[in-house]
Amino acid sequence: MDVRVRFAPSPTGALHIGGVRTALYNYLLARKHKGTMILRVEDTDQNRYVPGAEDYIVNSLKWVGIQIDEGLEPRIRQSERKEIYKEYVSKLVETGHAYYAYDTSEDLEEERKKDPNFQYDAKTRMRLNNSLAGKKSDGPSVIRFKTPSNVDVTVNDLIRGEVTFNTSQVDDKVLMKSDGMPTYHLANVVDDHLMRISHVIRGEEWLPSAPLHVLLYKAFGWEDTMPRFAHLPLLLKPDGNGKLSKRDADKAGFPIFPLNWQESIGYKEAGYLPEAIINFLVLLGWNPGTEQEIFSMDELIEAFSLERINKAGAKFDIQKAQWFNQQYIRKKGPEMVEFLMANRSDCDRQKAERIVEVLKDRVTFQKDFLTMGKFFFEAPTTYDDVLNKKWSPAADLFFTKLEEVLRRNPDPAAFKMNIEVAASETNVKSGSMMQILRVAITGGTAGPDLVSSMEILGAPEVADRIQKVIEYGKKGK
RNA sequence: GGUCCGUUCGUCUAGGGGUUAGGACACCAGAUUUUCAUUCUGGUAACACGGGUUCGAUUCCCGUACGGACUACCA
Repeated sequence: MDVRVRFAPSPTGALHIGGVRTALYNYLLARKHKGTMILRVEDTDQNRYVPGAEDYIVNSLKWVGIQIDEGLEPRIRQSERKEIYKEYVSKLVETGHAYYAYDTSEDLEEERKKDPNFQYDAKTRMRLNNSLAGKKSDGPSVIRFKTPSNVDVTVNDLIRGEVTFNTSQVDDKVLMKSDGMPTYHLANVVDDHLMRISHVIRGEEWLPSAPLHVLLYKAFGWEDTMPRFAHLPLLLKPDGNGKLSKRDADKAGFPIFPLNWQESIGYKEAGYLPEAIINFLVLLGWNPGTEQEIFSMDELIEAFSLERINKAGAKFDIQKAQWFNQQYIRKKGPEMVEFLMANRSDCDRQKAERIVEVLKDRVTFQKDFLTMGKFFFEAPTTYDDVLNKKWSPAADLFFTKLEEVLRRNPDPAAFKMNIEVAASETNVKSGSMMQILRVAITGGTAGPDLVSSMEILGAPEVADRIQKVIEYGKKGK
């Protein structure tokens, strides 16, 4: 059997990270079996449509490396397939599996107010339609599915096994809205059938409506070609409870995914590498059964299987995501050199390479090269307070000597020796001066190896910075 | 409320009728590093609870608790 899967987002906003994982699992299954990955835009809700969201989603998928085989060119949009759904739903009406209903949203609201457990079932079907019979010819109508009463429907889920629902819990869902657009249920089933989808891999939030979908396949007579279902465990909020949603974008420290979506910051802007996101995400709900943690996309395709997806929801742990990012930054030295050069016009390749070399084991995000490495380009303008605390006549003596030595012998390989020379000539312990030296060079107390940093800076620049600190020390004291 | 799904260290997870319950992130300690980070070594830390079944249950079954999803002319 050909594996044909689809990722079917609705363009109602940014693609969130859970959506990326769903797309990823679909993609991995498709590639693993040399199948087809289809993108289908489910834009049947006119009210929630957000211009630009569709391109955003497409770009996001591209950025993380999820390739689409069908549905990109030309784009498949459900809003452009209205006639198809109309045709199919009328078949359902003809065969008695669906019917026109004339009650308005307000009517239903009334009913729900009267009965909090209101359900649109066989009984309401009779009652409401009888009382509304007069409106039939002209008023707006929807088409509802005629749910068979009191039947057990079993959904065979690849992840959860057999899940059985009784139709007494399933109401007569709307299939076609009064604006002529299909609902998810109709469009989804019709499209999955028409596109010969083999596996429906989607979030667990769809499990409760899966029996409806099974019933729909039966009503259409498509039972034999019904796709296999796999309902994915949900991604949960990192802090407490609840599923991850697009609204979490607003919460500081937990941005949505990735490219700039209007005002919110995404993972890309936050400095995450696509490889790290994929690697982190794939392990949230799936594992290879080995202790391997770092995977390239090709390795994932090789290792992936639906059977090893687990059932329980996973909380998003930003610290682990950062760890993955760190791992990939280290692997991507050459790219980091390019990044640095692209962001600092005053940086040549040789310098960039050396900076990346000393910095790459200590950064988490690309942008850390810029912040941690700033002192390689700009002399500090302010100093950490330890400079004031530790400055002393001895320091004055030592640094004056060190500056002199450096001016005399600017050999970049001689820093270590020069420091010792200055120390012994002024009779101070070099160790006690190192922290002040660091502050003088970098402005702060933490950073990459000092000697390496000075080598990159060069003796003249280091001497200049020392001179500046001597003056500063004199003024400060 | 109802229906459905779930529950192994703080987090992601492996495992599975008899194990010292394994790994990773995080955390703590030591070593290395004239700083911080890295690296290395070590450590703390888990089978939700109650009943069965069984010689034996964390593993199988049933309940309970807790968590989650759904319950729209949204997807």
